[in-house]
Amino acid sequence: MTTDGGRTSGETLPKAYVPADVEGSIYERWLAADVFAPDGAGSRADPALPTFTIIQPPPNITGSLHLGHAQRTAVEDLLIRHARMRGHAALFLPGVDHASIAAQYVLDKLIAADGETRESLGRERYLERMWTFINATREVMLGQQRRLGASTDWSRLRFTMDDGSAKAVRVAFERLYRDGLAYRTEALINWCPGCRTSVSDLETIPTPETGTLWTLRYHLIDPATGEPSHTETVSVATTRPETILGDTAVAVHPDDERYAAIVGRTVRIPFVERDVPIVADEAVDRVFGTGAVKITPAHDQADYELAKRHDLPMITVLDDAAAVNDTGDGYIGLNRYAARTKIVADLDARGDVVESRPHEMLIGRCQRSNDVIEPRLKTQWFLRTKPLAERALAATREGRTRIVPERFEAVWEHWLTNIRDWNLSRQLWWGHRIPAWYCPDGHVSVSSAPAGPDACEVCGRPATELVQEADIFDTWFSSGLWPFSTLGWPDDTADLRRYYPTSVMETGHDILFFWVARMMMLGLHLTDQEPFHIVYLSGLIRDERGQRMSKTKGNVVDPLVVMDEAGADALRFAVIHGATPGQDQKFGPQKLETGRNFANKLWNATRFVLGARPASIPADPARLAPDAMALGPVERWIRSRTAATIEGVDAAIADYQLAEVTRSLYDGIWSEFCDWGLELAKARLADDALSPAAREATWWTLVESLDVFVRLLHPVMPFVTEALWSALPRAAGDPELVIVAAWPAPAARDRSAEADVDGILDLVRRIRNARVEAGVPAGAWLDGRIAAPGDANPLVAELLPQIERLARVRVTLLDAGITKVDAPGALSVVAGRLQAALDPHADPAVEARERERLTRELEVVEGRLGAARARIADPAFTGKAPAAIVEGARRSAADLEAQAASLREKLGT
RNA sequence: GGGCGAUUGGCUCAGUGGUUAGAGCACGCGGUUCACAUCCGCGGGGUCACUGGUUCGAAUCCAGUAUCGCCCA
Repeated sequence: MTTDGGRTSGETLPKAYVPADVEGSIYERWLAADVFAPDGAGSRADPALPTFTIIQPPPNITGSLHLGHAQRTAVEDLLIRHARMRGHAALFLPGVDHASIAAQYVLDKLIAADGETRESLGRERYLERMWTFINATREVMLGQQRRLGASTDWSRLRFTMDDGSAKAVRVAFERLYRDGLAYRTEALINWCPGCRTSVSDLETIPTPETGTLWTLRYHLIDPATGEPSHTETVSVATTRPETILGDTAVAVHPDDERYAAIVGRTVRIPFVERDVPIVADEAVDRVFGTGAVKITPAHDQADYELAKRHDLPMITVLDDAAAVNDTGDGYIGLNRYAARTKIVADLDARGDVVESRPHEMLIGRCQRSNDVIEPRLKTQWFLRTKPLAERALAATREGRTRIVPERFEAVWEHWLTNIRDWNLSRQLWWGHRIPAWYCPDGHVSVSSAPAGPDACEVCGRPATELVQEADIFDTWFSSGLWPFSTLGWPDDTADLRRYYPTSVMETGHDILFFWVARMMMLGLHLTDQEPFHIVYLSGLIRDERGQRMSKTKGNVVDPLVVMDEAGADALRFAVIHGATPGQDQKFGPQKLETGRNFANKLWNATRFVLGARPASIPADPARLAPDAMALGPVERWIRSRTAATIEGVDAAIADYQLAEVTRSLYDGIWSEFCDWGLELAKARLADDALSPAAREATWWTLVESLDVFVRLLHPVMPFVTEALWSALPRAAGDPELVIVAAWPAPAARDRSAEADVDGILDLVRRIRNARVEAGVPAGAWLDGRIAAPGDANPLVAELLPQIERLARVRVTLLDAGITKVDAPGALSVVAGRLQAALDPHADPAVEARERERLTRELEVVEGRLGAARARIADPAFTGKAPAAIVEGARRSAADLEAQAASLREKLGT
């Protein structure tokens, strides 16, 4: 391979595109040219245009990237490369998320192999281990991004645990605290006994399971004796008998006549021997179980709400491991399930188990560890979300931020309208420690200063007497600041002013609430601006059978393996091709082939064109536009169809219909340019009778279209297009790298050339079809005649070499005054005004099959003709349909009539 | 319980009122034409889930039903 300033001479392009041979070096060239950073040395951004920013959703530090990441990165990179080529300063800012709970989950398993635990190591050594661990996984992930061709600005790479992010977290929290939005209180939270931390509502997954519904008998207190009655009882239904230890009431519906008489009396809770009231509350479901329920406010959300209404005590009976604590004499230390078994047995021994039966219910499980979530009371930091949510809602309602696809706005509305306060506290070590300090008198001091407060903000005690909150923030809190913390907020940096608010936030629809909503709420409050203008929601990638990919199912596809097999471009093409916004897509190995073949197709088309350079053009020519004077119908058709492809791609991108982008390119490049354009051009390039100027114009037309295709396809398939760009002649002013080349400008269509050549192509298709149907050997050249009346005649005359080559015929063009060809025993083809008769060389079998073919065709045409006639004869249609449609229908009927007549004539009927 | 989505050829999916519903893969037949067999040509295959409605005209709009999936409670 010869090179000249990074360029490859065309004639030496290898016969097939081999991604592995070019991908690595191309990425190195981009890096060396410093073209990823919008302000890099190689940037060609127009300072007059608005900036275009995508902050990459930071992948979880613990994982290697899966196909979902690959798909999202491909979408983001497509948008960024497109904006960059259009001259915008395009910032694609990469990042990595520390993922507190997930990282601890993974590291705990790792250290368990060494016989260690979080506690045995202690906070400090544990965090050292974590840094070692994540520094390694981070490199793996970033390498995967490079393999994909992500044009991220590595100079701005951020990590959610770096100093800038830490500062943003502290300042944000202090602001929210001072504004009265962050507050600390004891409340019922979701506790994961496995992870030993609280988790948010969103991380608690309702899971359908079959449990047991027990009916238990509680004894009413006899007012006379103050002791439990043997005869007066109330039966309560419960799925969690072990929480009896924390019961503080029995509740019934106020209108339930069965229990009206006992409301206000008390029952004795077994084992703990506590007397509790029977209360009436509308929240009780009369048809559930017996209609009476036990109330355990410290371990059930509904009971908690009810208890608050009735001012009932709340007794916590389970500890951090969800084992019975010291309030449960006789059961201390038993875990939830052992306690349940024993309590049921003990109640049964007393004769107080009335019934037990299977029961379908929803159990909250930890998104991370799958442990059953235990609701319990904890003092935590919360964020008041109502006022924040209102601003977020206004942003979408008033159109300052648009969600794509639009239908997710309804989901967004619903969630934000019914939002609950956000529990920010996590009892974990890996993350941002909450910057709150407590003094011995219980005063709270919040400080964003790195060293904390100088003194208690209430009583002035010195800092040495203050103790910092041990808990850390929910990881999503730092993620929620990501669109601006990455750009330097809270400092008023040049980047923040230039690149914020960001343009598009691309992410999976599964984290619309987790992440997008929180960024919007925090962004609006802290920066007074919507953090992004467009939210583009990708669907999830599923396996071939439509199942969600997960490590436990073992159906995860490794993007690196895929790229080794088919190349990064093929993977990108495949995932973009299936990317309908918000719609999940199935992914199987066969989907890669389309992209792989497509890259090879464009490669070979370029290889052909470069090799077909007319001798009159020098080997390494300065790029010229085709000479307008020398353009024939073929060139004009190619140029117009290329313009149509530009239109299609532009419209699709503007509408975020990214799959449509790949379809437009695939059709434009393969089905039109390669299948027809190149084939039409071949006859001209090989035609010695043609003037050198005409042949040069043909060649430059092909080069021009390839140049456009390479640019248009670049955002989807950056590697193969960059490789081909090196091989193609470049115009003066074009950069050495297509990544910074200008996006193709819209070009004028040439409708008359399109119509002219399309008519010729129709004739060719029909001849090919007739040949095969009549059983003409594929390689045979047929002689024949073509009738092309009127002004169609010169066109056919000009394109006769193309017709002959593509249809494999040798034909005589009849005089312009002749409208039809007589064809006894010949293959007859009608394509609009054009007719052809081809001599089957007296093969009787061919003649017989031709009669059959014409008969079948006549049937079809007559069927359509009947429908068309009925249509235009219907006064309802002609009276009410638009004139253009009626006119079209009339023309169509006339055409069919002519066709039918022609066919009948040929058949002699 | 509420909401959303999907339902189009064997498979995966396009197609948001206008002649005859498209593509890729798969399938069948043919092909050593000097870019590409990762290819080329031709073909078979769909009452567009169902029912009703609106309309001159419905895969497309409306109402309902069914199946599958997702989200929320």
